[in-house]
Amino acid sequence: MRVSREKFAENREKILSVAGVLFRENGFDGVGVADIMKAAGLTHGGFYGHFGSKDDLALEVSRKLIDKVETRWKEHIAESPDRPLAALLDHYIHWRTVDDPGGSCVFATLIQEVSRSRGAVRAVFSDGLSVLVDTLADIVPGETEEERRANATTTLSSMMGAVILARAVEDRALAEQFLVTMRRQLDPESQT
Amino acid sequence: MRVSREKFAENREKILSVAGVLFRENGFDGVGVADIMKAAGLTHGGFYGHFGSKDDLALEVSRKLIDKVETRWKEHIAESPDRPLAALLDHYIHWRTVDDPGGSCVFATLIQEVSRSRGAVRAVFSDGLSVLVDTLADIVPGETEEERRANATTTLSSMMGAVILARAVEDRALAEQFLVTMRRQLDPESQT
DNA sequence: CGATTTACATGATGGTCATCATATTTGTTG
DNA sequence: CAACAAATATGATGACCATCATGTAAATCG
Repeated sequence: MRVSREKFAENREKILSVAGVLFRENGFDGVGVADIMKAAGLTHGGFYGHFGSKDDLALEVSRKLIDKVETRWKEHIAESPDRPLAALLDHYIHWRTVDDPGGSCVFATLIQEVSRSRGAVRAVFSDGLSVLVDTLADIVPGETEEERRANATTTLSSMMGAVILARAVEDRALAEQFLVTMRRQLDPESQT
Repeated sequence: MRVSREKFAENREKILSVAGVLFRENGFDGVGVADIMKAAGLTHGGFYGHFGSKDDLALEVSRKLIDKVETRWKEHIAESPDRPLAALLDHYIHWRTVDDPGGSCVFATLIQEVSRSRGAVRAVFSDGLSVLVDTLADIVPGETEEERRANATTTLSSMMGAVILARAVEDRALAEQFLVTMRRQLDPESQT
């Protein structure tokens, strides 16, 4: 049952892609190698031709998803030079983020599980957050650099906190309060 | 190997107590019944004399820990009638919370895992958050009731977000930034 | 004090999981 | 086109887990 070089590379990407969705939806511990391979249209045994272990996959997926967040944030910022923070907030604090964990920010889905761990995945997440703080520091208000960095950390906590809590709440109206009030608070002037 | 009624009740409490710590430290899925019983000084088989299933235990632990958070918050508020929000923030946004997940707020440790689930535990968490919003609405600033409720939701997201992110970050200085800047932002006037 | 209940210990059961060995099939290369 | 390499399928292995059946010893009650 051999497959072309091209197809092999495709399969690898497919595994990374479905793993990204399933991990975000169910947690690293909530998905098995067999689940991932099945979702990728393959059988579990072939997995080890692509990755050394589930941990290796988790690390690679983490890197990819964190990179995706960083890239997307920078795109939103670049696309709205006049109101970069507003553009970012409009994108992040959104029902889409809440309702589709599998397609959303890795931090908003996996950060607690990762915080409990030690090792490479945790380090990658930690560095990723640091990058997001740096990114925010360029677009949040503040007179001094120090003030902007302070603002960046609180903004990041608040954005993610709001999404995480909105997901936890079953009452749809309350969940919306978490989103809407936070969106307004973080950049009142440029509400869309 | 029978044990007195009194000891039986003690054992039950011990199981609930160690499960509360272990669940918060490792997640519900990260701890086995055997681990819990061992930490309680018992063997795994006896577990089912106390609880119907691991899920039943998780539900009871959740209720207990959420009740504990609510109670503690109200205590802190009652003990500082002149600056209730400041007292609460000083208690919550603290290195202790970050460094000792097993003894800290359930929401700051387990909310993402619970959000992925359906069922009784999730409902209990959801209701618990709602109660915390109500509690905060009585002590946050705001002219109108509506404004205070809005403030309560953002304050809650921000408090928990800051602790969750501080835990994820390996750089101690950055973690402190998350705590300190959020503490300052949420109640600037009454910084201790 | 004897009979009975009961809380716990021990060990079994069935299921799930990550990992790996082998077989099969099919690209790839000379 | 033939020989080989390689990607995947199948199935095995050992570890772990929740749950449960049984045995045992001690507490409770008549």
